[in-house]
Amino acid sequence: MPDPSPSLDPVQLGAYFDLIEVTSLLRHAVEQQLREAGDLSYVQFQLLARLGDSPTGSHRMTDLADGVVYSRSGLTYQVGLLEKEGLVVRAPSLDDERSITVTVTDAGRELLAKVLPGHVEVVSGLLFEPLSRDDVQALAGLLAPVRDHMRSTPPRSAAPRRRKGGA
Amino acid sequence: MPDPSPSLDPVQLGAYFDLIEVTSLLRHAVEQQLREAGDLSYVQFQLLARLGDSPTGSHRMTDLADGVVYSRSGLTYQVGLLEKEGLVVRAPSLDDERSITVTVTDAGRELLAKVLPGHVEVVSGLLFEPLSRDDVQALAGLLAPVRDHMRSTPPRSAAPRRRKGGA
DNA sequence: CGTTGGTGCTTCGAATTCGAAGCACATGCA
DNA sequence: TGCATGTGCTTCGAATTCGAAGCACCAACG
Repeated sequence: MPDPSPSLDPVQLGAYFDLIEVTSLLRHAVEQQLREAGDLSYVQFQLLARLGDSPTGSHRMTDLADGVVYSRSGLTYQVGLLEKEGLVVRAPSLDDERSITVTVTDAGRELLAKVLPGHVEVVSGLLFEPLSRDDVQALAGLLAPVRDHMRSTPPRSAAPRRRKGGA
Repeated sequence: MPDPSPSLDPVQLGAYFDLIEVTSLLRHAVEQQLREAGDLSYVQFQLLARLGDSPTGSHRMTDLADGVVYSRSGLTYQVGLLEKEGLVVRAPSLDDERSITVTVTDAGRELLAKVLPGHVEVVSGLLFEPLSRDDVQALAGLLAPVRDHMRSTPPRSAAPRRRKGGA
């Protein structure tokens, strides 16, 4: 325990609060746009976007859940909705009989294409409006390492397998 | 329509995605810590923190909802829970008979003090670990204008009062 | 003063969310 | 091969969330 830091700098605090506030506001705005434009929730949009981005147009359930930081059961529910709308298809994976492969349909791609322009417009207008090109570059440069760090850091209770004297 | 921007730069896209991803992961981790440390949800923690920060220890319901970007009805529910736990108190406002003033109790402050160290630790370890002092400064400098811009921008459907020839 | 429109909060119903438990398949080892 | 453990997904119940509708109070105007 090298760093007992009892509190955060005012600067750190500000950055942290602004981070939370900015994403909350952005998410709220985007959510509204997506609802109006294509009757999609933000999660659903993220799922379609990820699938659309994939070379094969598909992903495993678990990878999707991990990717969008969502619970497994929640993902089952959301994919169920998307499938009912004909936007994705579920099929058992070839190599692993347990896992399910989700794939975007043409309808899914169409809807994605339909809502994307508005989505981009909202993000541009809210997030990028007050930032110069260099600012955006700097922001990206700051966030990427943080993202990598978070992804590589185990969730604090990684292996509490409750051995007798377990840490 | 000065800017038909059909898409976002790769750099913009990266910044946007990382922003969403980073806050999702951070929120998730923090939520878990708060649940363990004091059986609080993130919203509840935010509410207590805001009240604790206020010189008077109180805020109006509407201001709280606005502050944490939450629905009014959701706030009613959450404040109800907090009140049931004795962490806050509700009282009618003096000047405006309609509005309710929410105030932290001593128990609320205690609980806040109890969970804060762990909270700070999680945020430090996940968000600030890979950032230098200058990085944090830069991040804060980038996010503050964005926050101000978002707060000052009307929600896209500000006054669609549906006049005859409305926009 | 009475009426009209606006603001602040709560109640209500419907949709979403999560974790725990359950089931099916996969993998490692005797 | 046969068993123990782990992984992937779904079902289930409980808690949370939101928007619409409702109620009470305030402010502006005749």
